[in-house]
Amino acid sequence: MQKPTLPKGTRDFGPEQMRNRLFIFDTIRQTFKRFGFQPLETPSLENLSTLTGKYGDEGDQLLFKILNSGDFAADLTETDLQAGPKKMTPKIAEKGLRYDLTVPFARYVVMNRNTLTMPFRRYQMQPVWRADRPQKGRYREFYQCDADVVGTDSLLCEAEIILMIHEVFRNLGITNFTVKINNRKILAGIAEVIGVPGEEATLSVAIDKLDKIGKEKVLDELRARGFSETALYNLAPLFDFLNQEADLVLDQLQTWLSASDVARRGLVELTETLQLVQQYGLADSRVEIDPTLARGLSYYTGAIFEVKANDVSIGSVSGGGRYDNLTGAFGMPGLSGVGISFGVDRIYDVMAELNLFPAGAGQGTLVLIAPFDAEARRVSLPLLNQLRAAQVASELYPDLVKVKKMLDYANDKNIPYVVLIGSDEVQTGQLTLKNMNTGTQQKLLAEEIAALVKKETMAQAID
RNA sequence: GUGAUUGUAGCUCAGUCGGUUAGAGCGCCGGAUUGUGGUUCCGGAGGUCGCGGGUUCGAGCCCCGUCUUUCACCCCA
Repeated sequence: MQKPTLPKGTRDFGPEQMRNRLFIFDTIRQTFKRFGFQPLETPSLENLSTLTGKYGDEGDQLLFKILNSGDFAADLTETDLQAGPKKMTPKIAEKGLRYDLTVPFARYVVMNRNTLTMPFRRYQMQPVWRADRPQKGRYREFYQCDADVVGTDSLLCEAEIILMIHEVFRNLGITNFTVKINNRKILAGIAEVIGVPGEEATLSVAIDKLDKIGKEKVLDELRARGFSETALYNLAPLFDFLNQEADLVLDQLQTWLSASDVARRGLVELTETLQLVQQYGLADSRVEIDPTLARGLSYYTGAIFEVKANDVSIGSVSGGGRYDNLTGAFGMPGLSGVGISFGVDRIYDVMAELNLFPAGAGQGTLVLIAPFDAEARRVSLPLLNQLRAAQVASELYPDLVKVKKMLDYANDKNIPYVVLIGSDEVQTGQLTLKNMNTGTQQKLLAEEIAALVKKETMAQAID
């Protein structure tokens, strides 16, 4: 008999963890609903053809593939074996686990294009899988919470994303965060202006690492990727924008990139988005324009977002952007969408590190009924019914054991109230309600217990 | 995929130079206490030293392989 283990990069979530995770899920869902998004779920499995080619070569490698059922190798020939994994994989694996929620969403939109009311707003909270090596804040199975709008170019959607981010993190109790925003068109413009038009993807991967490896290493990398010294010289203004006021950054970008049409369009979008946010009336905005923000996913075409929690060294906790042609890959061009994704697992890590989980999050059982003998149990069952009918989470200790054992159980489970029922209580009908925090006890009729417990816990919640 | 790192009781960790029967704290179970928890005291159970091979008279300790943990790179939530 071997000891059971978990696959690399996966985790169990016990009751305590789940309480906190559900707090995060509930908070995000609340905001999504308040902003008018509708729920959607898609299968964990997708056809591999749906997934491949959407995330770049790196992404394809990180896809979990599912071996075909039955004799998957039956049709393989010697030449297939020698052709290498890239050619062979499609022949033995037709399905894979979803890598994110955006591509399945695009697939769904295309398949249901005739019935969806556009613009379509959906939210989706499900696990995704990536076959990379686990490390801090990185798992092979993790949850994303996405909200996307497709079927409109309106920058109001970008503005709403910024608003949702603020609402979610504040409701979670994470107050020190930064919403970084940039626009792919600005990056394209930079590439134009420094003399490497069309190379913004290469440029992006390098400058995205700026805060991690520093200016010199970024320039080294670009050099290694074939950028000329002139181009690097022209790039110099980029490094002067850090941590400046939004208006100032916009002004400077306008001057620097005035020669580029596409950059001008990006700047107009960015300016308008921020105006909308302001008109809505967002208090104490945490938005920061970061012209070095790039983000890897190749399908972004307009705005890009990233959220960082500031007192912790965990990667971004949320990210998103606009994609103009995601559904094009599925034969439906010209549909624009924009979305945001919250990483629950990283948010959990941040909140755990900063001790931000509210103590009362997901209180379990409120009342434990502890009968001393079989007779007492007969009194217990109707009481249990009454408590539950009054919405008081309660349980009855199932075995007849020592009182000590039942009280220990209540302690371990943090149950704040225990109803003790012995022969005295059965005779008089006056049951003993024990408050486990204070240790005090009082005699009450069964009918009075639910009301009192509710009253006391309400008062506590207000404190 | 590349480079490091970790693994001993349920948990956190000791374990000397390779040498007798592998230890501690916490937790768990029982008792002191047959109607009252968190404290205290007493007792007890619990080990394939990740797994497989090798070196040796002898391996938790050395060597090889493998899995796992953590971290960095690539990339990303």
